[in-house]
Amino acid sequence: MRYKAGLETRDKILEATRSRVAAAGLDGTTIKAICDEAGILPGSFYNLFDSKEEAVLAVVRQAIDAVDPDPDHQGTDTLAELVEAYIAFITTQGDLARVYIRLALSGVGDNAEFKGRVMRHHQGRVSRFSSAIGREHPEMAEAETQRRAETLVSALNGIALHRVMDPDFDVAVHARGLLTDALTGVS
Amino acid sequence: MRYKAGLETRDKILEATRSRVAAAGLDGTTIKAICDEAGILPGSFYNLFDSKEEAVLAVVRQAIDAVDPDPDHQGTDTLAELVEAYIAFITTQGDLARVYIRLALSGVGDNAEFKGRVMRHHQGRVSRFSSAIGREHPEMAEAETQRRAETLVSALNGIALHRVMDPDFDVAVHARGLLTDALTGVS
DNA sequence: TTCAAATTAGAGTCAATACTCAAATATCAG
DNA sequence: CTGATATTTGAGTATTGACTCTAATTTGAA
Repeated sequence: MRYKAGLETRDKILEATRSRVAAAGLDGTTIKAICDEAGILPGSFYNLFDSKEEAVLAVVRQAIDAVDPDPDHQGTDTLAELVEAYIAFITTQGDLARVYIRLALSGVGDNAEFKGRVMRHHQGRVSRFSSAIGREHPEMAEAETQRRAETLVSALNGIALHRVMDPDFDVAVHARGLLTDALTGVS
Repeated sequence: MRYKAGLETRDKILEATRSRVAAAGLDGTTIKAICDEAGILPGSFYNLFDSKEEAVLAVVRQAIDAVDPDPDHQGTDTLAELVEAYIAFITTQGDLARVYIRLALSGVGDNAEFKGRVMRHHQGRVSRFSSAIGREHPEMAEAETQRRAETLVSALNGIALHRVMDPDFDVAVHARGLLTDALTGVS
């Protein structure tokens, strides 16, 4: 293979970018930090990427893809499966989970760049959850499944956000609790 | 009053800082942006604050204080009241709500500066919620009220996070739903 | 082994950043 | 009105950021 070295360097860069974005955020990540962690120099970076943005975007795509596994099961998955998949993502994909949460927040302010992407992704997730609820509860109106899906997806993100700050936080227990308990107390 | 002008300038700076932090984040906020929005020059800024960090911290404190109103009601508030207070905060305090959510994420990475502060604040909120649940459900074990409070506070933050990105998101409906529905579908 | 293409090195550019400081101006007590 | 003090000005410093470019080095096909 002709371009092997270049591709290996590219992988090292992406790995370093993922780690830095997880730790410092989409904007807080610097070329120097990426290069230091990847063990290369800026010149090499710019042989393989046109800009910092390009590397960051690649990592953002990785994170988004990792959240929604098996898009082929789209029309058949159960709500419990979707929740378990999210639990697994958050607990086993440390850096990518951090990137994902960083991303969710990048849509907050001026950052129009990512905002559309984040919103589209969120819509997709909500409708997947909504379909699963509808399949399990055919008597429920669509507006109602939609509403519950929106609440659930947002709540799960809140749980992920907290876990990312506190590694001892038990994502599984809290996420599953959302499915079975109303939080006021009556089970 | 002798130092009136200075105090007014200080207020303008804090207002501008709040707006910028809400839009660009704790780190993304620049002195220039603050000064432009406040209609002053950097020299004036440094007459009233020792550093950018100091102004940002002042705003962060405002946000934290605004989330937990009436600390005197501490031992008597109901869960519904706490949730309604949070709904009101998110829906009526636009910029401060954005600052609050920004803050929640600043504890994620290297940023040890804010991490402790965020965690302490979160602990306080959870125990306030937990007490309210315990008061309304004396039969419930403390570990259980604690667990539910943790889930609820995290879930509410997730809802706030989404609302901050999408102004049409109906915080009230979704937050109240957490209290009454298990999200799997059975009401 | 050779040589052209692929890859890396590392110094250098330009803009933006946080922060400083001496001089100019506004304010107000006496 | 006057002078001391509070306040603002705006140009300046040192640092760090993303990104560029040319020369050196490595690689692999012939």
